[in-house]
Amino acid sequence: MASDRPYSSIIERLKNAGLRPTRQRLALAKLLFEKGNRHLTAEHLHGEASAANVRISLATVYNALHQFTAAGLLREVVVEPGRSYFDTNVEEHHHFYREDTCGLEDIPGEHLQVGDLPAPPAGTSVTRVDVVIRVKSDQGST
Amino acid sequence: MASDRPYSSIIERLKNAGLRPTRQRLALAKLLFEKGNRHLTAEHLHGEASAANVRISLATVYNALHQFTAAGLLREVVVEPGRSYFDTNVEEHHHFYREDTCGLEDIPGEHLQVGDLPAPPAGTSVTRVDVVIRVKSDQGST
DNA sequence: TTATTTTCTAGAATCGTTCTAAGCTATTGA
DNA sequence: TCAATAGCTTAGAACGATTCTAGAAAATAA
Repeated sequence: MASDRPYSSIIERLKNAGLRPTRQRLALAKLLFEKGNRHLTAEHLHGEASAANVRISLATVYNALHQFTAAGLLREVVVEPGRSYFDTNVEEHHHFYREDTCGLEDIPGEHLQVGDLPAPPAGTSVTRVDVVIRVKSDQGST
Repeated sequence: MASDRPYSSIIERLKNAGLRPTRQRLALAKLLFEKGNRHLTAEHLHGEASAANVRISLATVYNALHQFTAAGLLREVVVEPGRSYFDTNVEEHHHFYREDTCGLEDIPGEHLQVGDLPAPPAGTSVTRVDVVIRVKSDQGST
């Protein structure tokens, strides 16, 4: 059985981020954070909400995703023009991107080290280093 | 004075790529490849063409950019949702991306090595590894 | 409760990009 | 040279993802 306060930690996370724990944000947070690491687009999450009988407008999904991202609860990943993915894993890590299926996967953090980082342009400092390993299915796939 | 055959090498490049050297494609290739390494969006290139008194439709700019990319003359770089950059440098290299000005810069190839590449998901093989170092201007900038 | 502020919503608007159908243009081969 | 033909360009419509708008609803504060 689940705890009798299944939302309490999510409510805390939202409050700490300065966001009111509204019905919509709770529902989205639940979908996002209670299933392990996920990589979702806004449309996709909106679809999941509908499937879970949570009526919510697409605009609200976009708002929530950006607010969660600003609060550090999500991370936005850009791998394709015209579509944003939101990653529930905010630890330092990188991605595989399957060009044929448009699927994103985390690369475990221990792997992949980026060395010999050059100095950033004068007057700037690094905010993040993104590595995307693009892959495609092998030819003779069944 | 310029050579008396200023287009000949560009014409060859287009022909080798199976593209007719039309007026529009020549003009775009000239803008793209005769100014060192560049990172341009379609809109930006269209603007440059207009500024150079080359009348060309935006659709043609998009077509040409994609054809050049398919031919290996350009490389597409995705760093921001909703906008594609095309890079005239097709050698293996990576990028700085200035989040505040939306500017893209090459990182010289000798720098930055990615080590300990994990094996790609079963049934797939790597097509490319993209590294983007995101930077922002320092606070007290004048 | 009531007042205040924030949030949500549907739908319109916007953005970059792609599509369409028609008219041009480069190339080919008589 | 001259059509014939295949490929290219075009303006404008269409598109998909995202953002905006203005008013209604809900959360918090007093």
